[in-house]
Amino acid sequence: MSDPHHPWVLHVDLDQFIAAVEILRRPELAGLPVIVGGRGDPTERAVVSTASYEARAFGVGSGMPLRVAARKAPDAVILPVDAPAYTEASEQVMATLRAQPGAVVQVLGWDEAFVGVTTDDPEAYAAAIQRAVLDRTALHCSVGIGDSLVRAKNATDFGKPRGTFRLTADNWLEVMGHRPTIELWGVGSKISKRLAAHGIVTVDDLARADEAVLAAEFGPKMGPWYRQLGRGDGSAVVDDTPWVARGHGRETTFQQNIVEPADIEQAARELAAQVLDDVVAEGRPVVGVGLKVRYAPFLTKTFVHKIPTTFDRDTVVAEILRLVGRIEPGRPLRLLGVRAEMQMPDDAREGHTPTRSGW
DNA sequence: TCTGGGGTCCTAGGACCC
DNA sequence: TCTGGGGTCCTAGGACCC
Repeated sequence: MSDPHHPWVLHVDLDQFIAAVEILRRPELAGLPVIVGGRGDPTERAVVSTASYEARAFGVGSGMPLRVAARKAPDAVILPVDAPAYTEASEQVMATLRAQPGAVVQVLGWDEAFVGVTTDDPEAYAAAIQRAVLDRTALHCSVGIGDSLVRAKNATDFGKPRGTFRLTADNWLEVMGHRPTIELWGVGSKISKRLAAHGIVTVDDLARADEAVLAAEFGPKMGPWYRQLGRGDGSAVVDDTPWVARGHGRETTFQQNIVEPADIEQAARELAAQVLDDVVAEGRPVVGVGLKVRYAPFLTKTFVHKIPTTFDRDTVVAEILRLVGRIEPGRPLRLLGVRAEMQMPDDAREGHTPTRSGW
C-alpha cells in the first residue's frame, strides 16, 4: 500500500434501522424496549424484524418468534411492520450516500450498502457519511472499512453502534482468525457444521483448508469460494448497476394450519394474483412458476415445481393450480408460497447484474 | 421458544441429443 | 445381447442473506 490514495470499500449499516424509524415518528418511545414484527400481535405466528438496543438487552433478537420475544421483554412496546415507511427512509439514506463525492453505491437491502471510494483517509470519509446521513434522516449508522467487500462487510459489526472499524489484509486473521466460521458472511449453520466435520472450526482453519477437500464437499465453485471467504479475499469492486429482479414471490403462513383442498386453492389464487401484479409492474414475461409448501408440524420445506411458461395471466394461474394439485392431501399445511420467475433483459443476462459470486 | 416474508445462487441428477 | 462420452437443459432441493 505504497500509494496512500487508495480505493476503499465502505460498508454502511444503519443501527437498529426499523426500530429507529419507528422511534423517529414516536419520540416518546426513545429509550424504551421496542420490538417490531408481524402485525404487532405477539399471540400470532410471526417473528421479530428488529428490536431496539433496549429490547436486545432482554435477549430479544431478529428472527425470534414474537411470542418468545414478548415473554422475554414483557414491558416492550410491540409494533407492526410498516414496509412503506422503511422503504421511504431507506431511499433517503441511499440518496445521501450517492451524493457523497466520488461515491459508487451498491444497495444491499433496506438498511445497508457498499460504498466504493478512492480516498487517503477512509475514516474521515466514513465520518462524513455518518454526519450526512444523520443530518438528512436523523438516523445513525456504522461503517465498516475494508480492502475487499468481505472485509468491509465483516468490519461493520466491530464498529457498532455509530462507529467505524477497519479490516484489511493486514489485520484480518488477527481479528477474525480465532472466530468460528459461522461469523463469516455466507456461512450459516449448515455449512459451519459441515466444515466442522472436516475439522474446520475457525476462520483460521478455513483460510488454511485444503481446497480439494472443500471442492469435494461443497462443489467446484462453493468449495474454493469458502476458502477465499476464510481469507477475507475476493472482489473489491462496488457495482452500482441498477438491480434487476429475477422474480417475485409471495408466501403466507397460516395462523391455523389448513387442510381442505378448497382452502388451499383459494390461498393459492390470492397469492398468484399478488405475484402477477408485481410481475406486471416489472413488465417482463414470466418464464417459470414455483410453489413452496411447508407442512406442519415444522421444517418440511419443499419447492415443489418450476415450469417454463410464458406470460399470460390465465396460463400462469393454471400452471400454479396444477402445482397445487401435487400437495399431499390431508396433511396440515402451515405455509404456502407462490413464485414467478421473469425473463431477464438481454443486457442484464451476462455480467451486468450483481451476483453473489461477484465477491 | 418453535420458528415470517422477501429474495438470490449453487448443485445433483435425469432427460435428451449427437 | 448390455451399452462410451460430452454437452445442455430442466427440475428439485438446499443454503444463505436481510
